[in-house]
Amino acid sequence: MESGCIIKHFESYAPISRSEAELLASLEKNPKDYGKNSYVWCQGDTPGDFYSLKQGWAYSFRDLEDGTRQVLDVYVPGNVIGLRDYAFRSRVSGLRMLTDGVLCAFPRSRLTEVFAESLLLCNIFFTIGSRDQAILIERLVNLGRRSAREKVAHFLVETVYRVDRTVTQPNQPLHLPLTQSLIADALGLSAVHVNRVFQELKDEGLVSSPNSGVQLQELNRLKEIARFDPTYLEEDIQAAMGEAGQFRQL
Amino acid sequence: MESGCIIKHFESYAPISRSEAELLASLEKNPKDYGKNSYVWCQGDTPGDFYSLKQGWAYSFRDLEDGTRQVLDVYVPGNVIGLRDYAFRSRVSGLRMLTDGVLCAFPRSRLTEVFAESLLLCNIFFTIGSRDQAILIERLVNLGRRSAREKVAHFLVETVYRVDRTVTQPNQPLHLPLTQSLIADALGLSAVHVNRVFQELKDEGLVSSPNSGVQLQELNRLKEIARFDPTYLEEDIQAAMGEAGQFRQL
DNA sequence: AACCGTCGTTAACATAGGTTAAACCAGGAC
DNA sequence: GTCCTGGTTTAACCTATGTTAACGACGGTT
Repeated sequence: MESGCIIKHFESYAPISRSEAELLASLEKNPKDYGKNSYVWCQGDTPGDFYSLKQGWAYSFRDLEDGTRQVLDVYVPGNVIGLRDYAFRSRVSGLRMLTDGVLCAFPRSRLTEVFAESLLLCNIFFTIGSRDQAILIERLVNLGRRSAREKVAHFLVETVYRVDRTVTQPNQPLHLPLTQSLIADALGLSAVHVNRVFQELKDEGLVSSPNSGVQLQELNRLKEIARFDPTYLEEDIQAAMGEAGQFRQL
Repeated sequence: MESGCIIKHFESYAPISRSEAELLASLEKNPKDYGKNSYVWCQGDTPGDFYSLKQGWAYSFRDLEDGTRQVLDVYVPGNVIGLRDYAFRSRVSGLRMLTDGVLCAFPRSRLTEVFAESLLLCNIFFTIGSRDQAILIERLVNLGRRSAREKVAHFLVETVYRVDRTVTQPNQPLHLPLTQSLIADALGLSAVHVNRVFQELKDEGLVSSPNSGVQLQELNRLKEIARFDPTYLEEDIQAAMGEAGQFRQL
């Protein structure tokens, strides 16, 4: 039995005991394939399950009355999705696949059980919620106070950081499966203006777009443009639990 | 001993047992006065405490490199503030008083203890995090996809809802202690453009501004302009816990 | 090969909202 | 009373970004 995607993700926060690993494993019994562009759920649906994203990319969004939409967040493998709806009777945002992928569903009701059985896991879920908020806040700053060029650069750099927290080779080309119109919908811009920005960035050799998606060529330059400060992605469960997290056993 | 502000707030989610009330009471031993415009903490500070807002209004914000700032959220009495920094080694946003007020601080380290001792309180804290996210998302939609007029209307209506979840007399004038430049900083607009919008709204008799702050005259009309849908503020812990929350005892 | 849909590209034109700056007003400090 | 400060108001002007529309390139389907 290979270790599942939640477990791997959670281990990046703190060492997981065997019993806790079993508890987590019970949360991801149902890996399921989803095709590119398929909807996992829609806003307004009754939120029965949370998901962890095992493979592929997804994004959450809100459709507006006037036909436009706001992309709220992009998810990469390992992310836990849907905690946001924890306390709501209907989903506040939709979820759609950006690429083909695999999701593991687990019922919301299980979460309370998990809280009861493991203080560490409870803290990790809380940490994830805290991180999600930090990302939303940064997106808010991006939307409210930066120019289109900065917005695009910031969004791209953030996404790279989220794919791989330890960006080892900073100037190696990195591929992201994002379309320009997705980026536009995420940043509150029009697709054509995003394209204008992309032309600029291409001329400067900072990005390229092969057959599909975006290729980042000069991460460091993009960081400068975005004035990117990764603090908001550097969550750390020990900051919350103190050393307790290390010694505690179930 | 009067019952504290956290307890009152938490009781709006679920019935609280005596022992849980005592636990909560131990979290708010330190009411402290803060003057209007004083800083409670700054971004980058080490986050030692959470706060509950007992009296007065506050707001969280991020200062940008170029001197501008983004207001992230406005807090009204009863709100729990700072959970966002739960897992971070430095605060991701600053907190400043909008009016004179009283805050109760409790140390972050206590939260893990609370989780351990009461599943219900753990769930309530999780619910609060979930609600905070829903609010941020709505603000994101607001910033990304609505016109200035809609933004302002939406922000005002949301704020009214947060002051009093049961807006009983929909067309009774309601006073909010917000300045136009705060609203501008919250919505990613310039202060002068917010003023332009206010002139319009005043001409239409929807708002007025007495000596200070904003007075809402026609909440229903404002809701229409904003296409306001309060679903995102209607969190409900029983949706999360099922009926368990009602029967459980410590 | 021909077709189709999605995405990217470009250009011409329109406008919402930014910027600057100056005047104004009310309340607090002295 | 006078000064000061923070907030509001107004006007003139400017630009970043939206809109519309048309075309091209590519990958998948028949």
